[in-house]
Amino acid sequence: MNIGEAATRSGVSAKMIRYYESIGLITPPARTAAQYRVYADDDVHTLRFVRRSRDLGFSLEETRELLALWRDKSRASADVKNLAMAHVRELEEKAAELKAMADTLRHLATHCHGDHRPDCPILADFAASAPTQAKA
Amino acid sequence: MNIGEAATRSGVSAKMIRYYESIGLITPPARTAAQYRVYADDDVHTLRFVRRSRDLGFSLEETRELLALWRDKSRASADVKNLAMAHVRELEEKAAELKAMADTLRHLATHCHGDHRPDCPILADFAASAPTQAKA
DNA sequence: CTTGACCTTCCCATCATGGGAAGGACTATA
DNA sequence: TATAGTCCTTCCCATGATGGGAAGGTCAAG
Repeated sequence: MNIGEAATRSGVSAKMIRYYESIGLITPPARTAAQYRVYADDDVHTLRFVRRSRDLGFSLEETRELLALWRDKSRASADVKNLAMAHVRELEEKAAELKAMADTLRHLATHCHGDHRPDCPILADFAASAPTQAKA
Repeated sequence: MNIGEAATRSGVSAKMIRYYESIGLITPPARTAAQYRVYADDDVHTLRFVRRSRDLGFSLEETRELLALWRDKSRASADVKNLAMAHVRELEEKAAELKAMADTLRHLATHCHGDHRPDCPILADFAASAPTQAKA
């Protein structure tokens, strides 16, 4: 199949498929005489794997490791689990950070009239803020 | 004061201060005869404002709007509040997305032995995954 | 007058993705 | 068979926010 079909079937855009090939994440497929890339069902599987990994927030480098583990039939499941759990902690940390920002901002907004009057505690807070971490 | 001191006092790196100037987020400061940038206390305030805005997850474009509202003494507080609350919703959405990824992955990891054996439900899931949104 | 810490501009890299141009290949239909 | 339309190819550029670093000018203290 051509790259377009592989893209549709895997959920990875043709653009990204070429990119993944260029950085060595996936192996270059065969080519027709006219240089068209030719993919097999197995390639689509790999692309779906990558897609799934990306959807779960793994970077391309992490995805590369996961692919290696996937292909290594003798890997220890502990290796995978460790990688996964480290990632879970990162995700949860980032989620908590975003939540903290939202909470702070929501709190500030609580005290803002939100009407035609100009005074606004949100901007007041911004203006009064001290440097986060400087001038120790 | 020089850019270095402005950076220390505001918590914004000198690199970023120059960048913010180049994209018109902040106004170009005066220069000495030797082309050194010269900042006043007011500029440090503005930089802190930007820093605070960034720390709360606003993009530079959003920060630009906030700065405009800040400087516009006749703005309605409702305008600020709307912007802020829209941002709160975005932040919470992103946080929820990350949390969902973490939960999914944590769930998969639960079923992974995490020992020397090779079989791993995490990779199995990745491999089996259907295209997220293609081929409707 | 030298040393070292500052400043200047300019270019490059990141990460993952998309846009689009210029040109070649294939397919269906008139 | 000619033509149109859709696919494919490679190549370059852009994003957003930030940092790294080079090459060179400036300033203050010794």
